[in-house]
Amino acid sequence: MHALGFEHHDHHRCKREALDAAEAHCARHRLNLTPQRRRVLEILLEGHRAMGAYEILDTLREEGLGAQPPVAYRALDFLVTNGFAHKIERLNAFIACTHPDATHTPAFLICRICDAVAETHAEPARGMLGAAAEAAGFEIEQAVVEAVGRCPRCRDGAAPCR
Amino acid sequence: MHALGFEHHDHHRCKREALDAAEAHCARHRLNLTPQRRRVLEILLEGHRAMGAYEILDTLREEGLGAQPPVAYRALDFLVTNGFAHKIERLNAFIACTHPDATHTPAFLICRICDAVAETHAEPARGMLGAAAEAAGFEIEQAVVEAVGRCPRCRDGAAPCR
DNA sequence: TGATAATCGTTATGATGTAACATATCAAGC
DNA sequence: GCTTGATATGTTACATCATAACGATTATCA
Repeated sequence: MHALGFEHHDHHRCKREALDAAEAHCARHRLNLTPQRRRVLEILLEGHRAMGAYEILDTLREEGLGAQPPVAYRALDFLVTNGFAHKIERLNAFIACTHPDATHTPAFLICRICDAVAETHAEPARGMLGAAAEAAGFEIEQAVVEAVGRCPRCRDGAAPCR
Repeated sequence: MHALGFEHHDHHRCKREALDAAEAHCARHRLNLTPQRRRVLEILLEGHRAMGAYEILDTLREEGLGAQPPVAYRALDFLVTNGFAHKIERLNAFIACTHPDATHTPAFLICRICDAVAETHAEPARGMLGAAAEAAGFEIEQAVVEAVGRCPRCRDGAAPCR
């Protein structure tokens, strides 16, 4: 598991790879990656951080791709449903998936100071939570795991990343 | 770890115990459990489920204890800060803590059908998430763990609990 | 070509949450 | 007592997040 996300890296390349992966996945699964949906994914990849739906909508509006909230929410719903993006519940915001290939239970590290978000991987359904769920007769279908704390930059006392 | 929360039990008793625990904790720590704050905790305990801030506010309003949103949000903030209640991010709702004694990282099992919520315990900071955070240089201060799925009743095909 | 489903455009509204400021309460020290 | 500072409350107004509903358009395919 790499792709932890706080370190600097080649944004252009990771955007390109994620888009390619999304296109391939959609082609394989007969999903319709419309210009609108594709553009929202690009916006998320370019932002490379958690973005609110209205922030995304602002960009769409500037580009004439839609002006009303449902436009953004529909595209985001498509992306989230198909694993190209995730919703960060804690921030009411969305972020592009950094490893859309794998079927995965994403987990997020959220900096409370600069709101930077890194995606990683967890298996909460194993371990204590899985045991507790089983004991309770609860069937886990999906899990939200979001850790809040301080990212490396903010721990160093450096100015927040953004 | 008991208190899984889907099974039926004596609401009156668990409400009483939680209130006693909250009062004792406040006395020990010089915290001011005002009538408003106490009443909001009671409402959560009586509801025994995740409740929205505005739903709680409705009750406060009926009782003449406050009519504006900040009244509910302030009381909830006090309860959450001091561990007497938790926010369920996934539902934008609040629930009374079922074991306020321990310093704990709560985890929740949320039924997607009937919205019943059970609180349990997890240590996500250990295991994969902790390892990933350490590798990234991220300091976890707090974690949100919310599993979505089907509770025992809804799995059985019974009518949803509520 | 016509039926059907998927997508998009738009209006309107609902749901959740907070900034800001005035007022009230209370305990500690003079 | 009185002042002072911290805490708590009351209220207005607004900010932010999200979706229902409905009509128009486009794609698919029998």
